[in-house]
Amino acid sequence: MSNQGEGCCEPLSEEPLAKEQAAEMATVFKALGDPVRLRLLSLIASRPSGEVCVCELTPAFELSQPTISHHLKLLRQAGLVDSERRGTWVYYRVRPETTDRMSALLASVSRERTPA
Amino acid sequence: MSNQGEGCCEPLSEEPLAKEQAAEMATVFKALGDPVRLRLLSLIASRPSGEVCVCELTPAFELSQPTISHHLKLLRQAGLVDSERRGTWVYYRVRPETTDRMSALLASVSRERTPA
DNA sequence: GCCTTGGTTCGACATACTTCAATATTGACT
DNA sequence: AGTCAATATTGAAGTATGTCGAACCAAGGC
Repeated sequence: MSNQGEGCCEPLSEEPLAKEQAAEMATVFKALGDPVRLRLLSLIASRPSGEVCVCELTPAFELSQPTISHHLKLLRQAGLVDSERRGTWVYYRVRPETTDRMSALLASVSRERTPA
Repeated sequence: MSNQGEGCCEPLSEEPLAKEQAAEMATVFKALGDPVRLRLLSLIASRPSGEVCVCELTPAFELSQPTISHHLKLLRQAGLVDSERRGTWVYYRVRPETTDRMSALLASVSRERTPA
């Protein structure tokens, strides 16, 4: 288990995805695997400014503030978003590298089965 | 839960992803959010024939057969794979429509943040 | 009909996840 | 310093998830 990080161009289908890589990817997908977090990501991504204040995110759900904060933390730990504090407020933005990587992985699975 | 197949072109970023749609997508991502299932999907996708017998999948992991069966069931329920019995054996194959849809969703998130 | 082999389903248990109320932290403003 | 507003962290409760062994179906070969 040492040289599987190269797989940027043949991420999945070439060779069947090493154990380590799978674990790493699975963490990101797990972060996406919750309706609240998906909607949070969606809300953040849909802003033309590219960033959203937590104070706008929290009232968009019928959940407590700590719960939203927790979900944002998971999204951050998965590398899907980034946060920055400006004054009293904290702003979140999407990290396209990560969503891109996941998108490419899934695309490679599809491509393998849709050659025609 | 009847007409959600339309969202092929503005899946996420346009409007912030309705609650129902989010729940549905989250189910699929949740299925992808486990290392074993990701590797199973990868193994299935990587076969040139397009399908793999369970009897080949099971020994690829250090897990019991019921466990693999359970993971395959989740992948099936998420719409990521399909199964077919031929004689004694059961064969699994990828459903590219689903992986495509998920890939497009993530791509739309990236695109929104990588306009340049 | 009766085994044997390949897979799925069931029941149980340990771990992890979602959520909340309560508390802590951070920064701004007096 | 003292207070207030915005987030984050902690601790706890209920639920879901991953895993296994045992029991159960399906198809072939005797």
